[in-house]
Amino acid sequence: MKPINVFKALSNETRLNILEWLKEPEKHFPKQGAHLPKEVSYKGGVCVGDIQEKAKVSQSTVSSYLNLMQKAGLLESIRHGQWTYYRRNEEFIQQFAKYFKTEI
Amino acid sequence: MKPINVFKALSNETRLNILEWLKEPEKHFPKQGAHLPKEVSYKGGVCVGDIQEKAKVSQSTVSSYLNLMQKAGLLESIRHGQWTYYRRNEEFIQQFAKYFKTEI
DNA sequence: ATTATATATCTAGATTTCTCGATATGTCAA
DNA sequence: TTGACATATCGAGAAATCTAGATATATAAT
Repeated sequence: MKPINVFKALSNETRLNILEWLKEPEKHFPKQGAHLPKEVSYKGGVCVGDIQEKAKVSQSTVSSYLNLMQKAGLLESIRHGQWTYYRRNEEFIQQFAKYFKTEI
Repeated sequence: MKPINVFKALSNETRLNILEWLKEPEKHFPKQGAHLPKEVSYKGGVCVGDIQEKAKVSQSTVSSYLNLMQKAGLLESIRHGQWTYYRRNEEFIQQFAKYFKTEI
């Protein structure tokens, strides 16, 4: 775990928003693509296209943002057919919160 | 409180080190300048020159780093004569840790 | 007043990050 | 296999950050 990379990942308004949106996907991504039944989809995360639409940045930008956040540890992804679903890595995030409280 | 600015302040190895050193100033700045009696000095923080020496960056760099961290809320400073002493703003840092745990 | 010391501010080149459009890859449907 | 769609990767210009040296400002000592 490299704290610097986590802080860098969080040093951007759009990425910070994405992380917060993914706390409540049902709330922030109501018209989820019909690719999967809601339960499955939410459990597995939100697909790139839906995140892009809400974030209002280009497809390539959102893709690299998500990749960067995943490398930092904040997100994890699952591929389902042609879609990639991203969701929060809650375990890592809580672990990092603890690190912050005790080490920073 | 602007979280982005806090994350940006923490997105640098040197600044992160400084924040950690200031958790235990006696440990990391043993040969404190003789400007003030130890108790006073530690309570008030560590002077810029001592931090610079340990961080091994230029005087202007460390000065702007400290200023940036202060603006973000992480540090506070007190001037004593020709010296400026920087110390952690523990209240802010704890508050931010709580924000991280609940909002991020 | 002058000099010395500590810190802050200014300026600028090097590096990194941001962000896009273009293109490549992977998957599904016909 | 071909075409359509979702996502990933590439390449590049714009913007921000990094960091140093030079200079300015503030305080202290003589």
